[in-house]
Amino acid sequence: MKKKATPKRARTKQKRLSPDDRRKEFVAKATEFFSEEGFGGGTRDLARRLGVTQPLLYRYFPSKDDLIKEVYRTVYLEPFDTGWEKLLADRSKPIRDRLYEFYNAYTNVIFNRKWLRIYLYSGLKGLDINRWYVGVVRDKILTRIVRECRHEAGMPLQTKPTAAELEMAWVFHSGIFYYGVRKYIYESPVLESKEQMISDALDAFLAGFERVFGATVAISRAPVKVVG
Amino acid sequence: MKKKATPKRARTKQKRLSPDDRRKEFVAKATEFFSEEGFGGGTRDLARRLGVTQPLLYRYFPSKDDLIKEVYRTVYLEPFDTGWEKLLADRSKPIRDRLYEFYNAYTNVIFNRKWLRIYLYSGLKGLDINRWYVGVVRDKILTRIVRECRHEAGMPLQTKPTAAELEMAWVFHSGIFYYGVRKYIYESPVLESKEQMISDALDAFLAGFERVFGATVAISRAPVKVVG
DNA sequence: ACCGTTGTTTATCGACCGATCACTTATTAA
DNA sequence: TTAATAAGTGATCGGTCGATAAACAACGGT
Repeated sequence: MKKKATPKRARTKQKRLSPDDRRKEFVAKATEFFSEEGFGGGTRDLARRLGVTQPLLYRYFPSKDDLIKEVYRTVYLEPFDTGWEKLLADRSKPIRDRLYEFYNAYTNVIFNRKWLRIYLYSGLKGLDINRWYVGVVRDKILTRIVRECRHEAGMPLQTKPTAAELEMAWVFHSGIFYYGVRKYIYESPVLESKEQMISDALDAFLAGFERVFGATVAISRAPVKVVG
Repeated sequence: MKKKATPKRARTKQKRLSPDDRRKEFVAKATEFFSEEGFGGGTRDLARRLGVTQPLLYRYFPSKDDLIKEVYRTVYLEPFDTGWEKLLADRSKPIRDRLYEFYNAYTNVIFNRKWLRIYLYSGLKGLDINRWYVGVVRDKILTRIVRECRHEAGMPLQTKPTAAELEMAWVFHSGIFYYGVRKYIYESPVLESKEQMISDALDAFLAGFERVFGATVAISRAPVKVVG
């Protein structure tokens, strides 16, 4: 008892995409699908959402696993902006402004159902790509943040942050990160203003870093800037 | 081609447990199993780990889902210690000592592969029990912490914390929580001393709370608007 | 020693999954 | 127009899943 209401006519209306574009379209929709259903979601359901039949998937991807791998690749690699590193290192701006700007931009990218769910799924699976990403966050973001904090506090420059310093940056970073998880995964009520959350977390981090590691040096606090 | 090496002899050795104990044993092992495999893990694999055959599970549990529900129940309810609330409210001790003691005790309970994985899985599934738990953390722990911080800072007592105060407590709490995730789920290197991590996070939180919400700085605080 | 009760296994069912193949339809080039 | 090629579908396979039924084994009361 299948519905057959002029399927051919309907399909011929839409232009045929180039193989590469079609493939990308599949990956994009698959990302959305798996982020909601988990990677246990079936290929038939996925195909139905794509408006095609299930075997067609296997013309574009050798296996479901290969499709999933490509989903990971796009989710993890696509949004990462190398300009962020430069932003964090730009000492012409106050450190607080840099961190505030960075975390607003960063969370604008990762705070959505799709990204967070894919991230958490891959983390639970213990996939290499997740470990790689954690390493990137540590090396490209947190290490840089600690370095800037040390500089700000007039502490001697060290190429590598101490484990305790890095840990403090992790706790700070994770606190912000989990705001997104609470909002988009747990769908729990959160403070409406993400900007204020970041601002307050930043105040606590800078004050804490100074208190724990900086001893005597004071960090003059910049006013909260509400941007974009 | 099944292996049949004297299975009966091996089994008769062990004493038969009472039905209730056997059931509990199953739940305990199932918890371990699902925490590693995810809830997509098969009942046959689970049974193999229990050293029994798969249909036997259905004598103790009506369905796989019922078994899973009981796994959730034990994981979520078992470890929660109501004494923690009293500890947090005990104003004969300095607030920092209370928080330090609480978070050491709390993380001793939840920082293990089993608990964290079950928690994250249930969170991704959007299960009610997860939302319930998040609500408990908010109402029993964070609300109390904020109240104590307000008291400590000599601020007027309010029955309910503001959204911004609660959010700051959440960010602090989540930062500590994610230390466990990084260590036991991502298996990423972390600061060896959990105590130091808690201590430093605590310093940052208390300093930040005072700076952001304390009377003297509240005046100079930039107007971040909390909109609906 | 017997029997009923309970615990456990073997065998199997229907549903669903990922994947493959033969076939049909649409597009492009000559 | 037609032949070649690519895109897409229907049917189906082997495997695994959760769950059930019936047979079997172990224990306890009498």
